[in-house]
Amino acid sequence: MLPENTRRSLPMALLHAREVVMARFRPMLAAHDVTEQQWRVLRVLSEAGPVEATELADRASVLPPSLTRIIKALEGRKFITRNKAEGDGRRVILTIAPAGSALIDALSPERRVIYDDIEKRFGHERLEQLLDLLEALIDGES
Amino acid sequence: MLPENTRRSLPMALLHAREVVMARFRPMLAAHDVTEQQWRVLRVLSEAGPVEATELADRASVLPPSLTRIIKALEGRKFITRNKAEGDGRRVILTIAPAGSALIDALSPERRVIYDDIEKRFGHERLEQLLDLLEALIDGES
DNA sequence: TTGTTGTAGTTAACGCGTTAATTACATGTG
DNA sequence: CACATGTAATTAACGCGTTAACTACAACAA
Repeated sequence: MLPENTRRSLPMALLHAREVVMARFRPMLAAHDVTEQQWRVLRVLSEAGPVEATELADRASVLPPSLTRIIKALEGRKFITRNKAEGDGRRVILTIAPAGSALIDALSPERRVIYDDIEKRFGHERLEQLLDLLEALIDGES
Repeated sequence: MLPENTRRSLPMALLHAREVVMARFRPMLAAHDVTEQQWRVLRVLSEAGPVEATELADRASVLPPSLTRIIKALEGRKFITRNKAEGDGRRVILTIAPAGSALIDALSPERRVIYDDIEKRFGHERLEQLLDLLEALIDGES
């Protein structure tokens, strides 16, 4: 069955929802001169430790060509370091650098405030439910 | 409370979910040489009738500068028509043209198949629940 | 060893996202 | 009317999304 209107279209609803949520975080990122995508990459590196480019792109939901550009920008600001994998000259290993960790730490309090506010307005229960459904959708379709 | 990992991050989950869903629709759109955004604009015009640019941008979740570019492309292919509003020379009224409606009709069967498949895999109940939560999130945050 | 196939990353081209600045027109105030 | 303020749309600049093509290296077979 087709969605009878654009509000009940799953792709549009997901897009719109992401938009209103990101509107809360964007000023914070802009104030520190990092783009959303750079921020996602940093967070994955912070959480996952040294990792290959392909896995990083996958986990940060960034396409390989974008990751190439993002790596250049982050490396230029010494937020990450880039090394070839020993034993395989094709692979690239990315590692978060002290400046990168420092940025993540610096933004944590502000992130917490924003996240708490969203959770308070939307409700803890519903947020968990939404995250569960999204996770299921992702796992089922990918 | 901060999300303990990127999978439970609401922005990332919304992004990733949209990604896996759109992966289903993208080949269809590419086969007809329309971008996702052009498609959203066409659908809103088809559903809402003649409408001002600002409202169109809002309903299609497209920013004004993007809409300007999209209008040029769609007008060039005679999918839509563009007219100044009488009584206010600033406003622009967009209307879907026969070729635009024809494209929407042509894609309907394929859309239905894809949408049905997603709904079958994910479950009708859960899909409705997810749409409700997304709608609530959008209304609550915007 | 040499040639083939496969894989990881990069580059290229084009359209969109985002913010800021600008243009064109409308509205309100003196 | 003249001027300031406000609003709709466009333009500009820069980074990302997307696909396709390309480079570099690895693995494998003859």
